[in-house]
Amino acid sequence: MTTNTAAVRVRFCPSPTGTPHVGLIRTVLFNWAFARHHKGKLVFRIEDTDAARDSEESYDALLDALRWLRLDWDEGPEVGGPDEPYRQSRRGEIYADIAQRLLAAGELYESFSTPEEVERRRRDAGQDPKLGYDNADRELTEARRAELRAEGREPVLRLRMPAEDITFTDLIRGEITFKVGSVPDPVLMRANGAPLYTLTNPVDDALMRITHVLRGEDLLPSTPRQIALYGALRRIGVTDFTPEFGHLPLVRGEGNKKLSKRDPESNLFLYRERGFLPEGILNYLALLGWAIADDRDVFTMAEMIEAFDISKVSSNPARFDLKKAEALNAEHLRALAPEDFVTAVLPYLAADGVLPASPSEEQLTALRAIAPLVQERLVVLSEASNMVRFLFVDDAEFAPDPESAAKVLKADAEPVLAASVDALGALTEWSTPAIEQALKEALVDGLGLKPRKAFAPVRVAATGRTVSPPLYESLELLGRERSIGRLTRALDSVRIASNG
RNA sequence: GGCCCCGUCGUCUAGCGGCCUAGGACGCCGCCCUCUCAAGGCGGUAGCGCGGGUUCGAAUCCCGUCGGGGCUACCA
Repeated sequence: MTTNTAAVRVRFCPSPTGTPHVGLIRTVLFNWAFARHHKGKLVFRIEDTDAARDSEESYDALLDALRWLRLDWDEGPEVGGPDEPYRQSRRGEIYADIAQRLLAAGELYESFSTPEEVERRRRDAGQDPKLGYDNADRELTEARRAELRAEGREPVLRLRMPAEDITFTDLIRGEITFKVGSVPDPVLMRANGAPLYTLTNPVDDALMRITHVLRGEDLLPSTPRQIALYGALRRIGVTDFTPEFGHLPLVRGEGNKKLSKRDPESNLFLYRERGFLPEGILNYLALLGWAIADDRDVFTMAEMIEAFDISKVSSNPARFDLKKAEALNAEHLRALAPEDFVTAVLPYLAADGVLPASPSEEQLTALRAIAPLVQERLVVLSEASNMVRFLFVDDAEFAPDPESAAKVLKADAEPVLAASVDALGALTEWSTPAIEQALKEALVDGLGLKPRKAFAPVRVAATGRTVSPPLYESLELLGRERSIGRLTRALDSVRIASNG
């Protein structure tokens, strides 16, 4: 492909409506990877021209999301740049000026038809109203326009679409042609002077010298009018080139429909709350339409930047698969250096009240000790709490999970717990190997129990759950006093239960 | 309805005329390892929508067909 990547400038231009959507994030990710791969610039622009739908909270959420994911931008909010401001709500004069110049040049024209009138005309002509505007006001004379104004009507500004097919080469899909007449003249500015997306988006892309427009496939039908506007902007000297376009495949949800904002699984922050790592969710999102190699799908962002090739992006829509996303996250979790894992898991433990937000040195030491034991057992960080809680909870408050207790702390657990207390109490050295040896001798050899059967009551008595980090290590970390104390209490309760 | 996009295992994909009796990953199912759960190892399950062409040869190219999807606002 004849893609010019000499000085790449791409942009990410969301409108701040609602919570960041995973499809939106996939779009930034690809733009970011493309910019970084080509050593170009990523411009971040906020398209908040719809006061009715945009909100400051959504704007904050967008920044929060990008910062969390460490997807950095070169120009835009908070970092500035040569084309400030980067929020369209503050660029009104720019759009007004360019609209006037386009109007003066005859690229735009005043249109007085109301939507109702357009629909009426299409019906009267026996046509489907879905066909949209009929270009009826294109050749209005000055006299006629004056008449309409005299009636108190205010015109919107429409773009005169060219009288020829519009063909472009999509970076992902190849050549695409829209036939003449298939796209009605779009409204660019409301009667009250409010600029619409149809105007602001291409104008800013032109002003910001965007070279490649990478966006969702849902915007493909708006490309012809975009290209037509570019033609007009070139004629009036606003820019001297039209960017290349690449339309990313849609991200679907359950069923075959586009993942909608209303769909809870589209909410990026849901994944953060559940304990996805930025690198985990990004790695997964990258796989929605792109592959780094035919035999590998776990990679870092640095590796993605190195390998990213827009022409290799798939044109098929992709379904969001939570299972695979989790599997990838687990891979990244395991790949974390021990200290990084501790840092990553701490906020989740704090949120669950397992540890204070600023743990004591003693608590941190314990956490560092048990962290490697749980790290490879997690899919998401939020699962850590249930695995390590036993180590941090006060003994006075410790109580085995009722369900687990009901399963294994029954009458037949009495001899097991009794033998365990004796064996562990006799230990002179409190270490994992010593604990293992003592318990095996007492329970497997001594009581003739199957290992599986033998250790379950000890596990529940000490850690509170049937699923826990490795037992001997857990006991070592818990310490002699607390371990034997918990086993003794479990033993007592089993005796009470069986005697009562 | 109109315009446009898409069609390889359940899912994401590799494949860009012979390397394909179609490769990988997730999932699922076995087995091994094993103190639970994971991880790990081994094995298995499952796919080129259909019909025509082009060609010595088609998952790969062309046409048609069927199916799915997106858009169709004075939202973005």
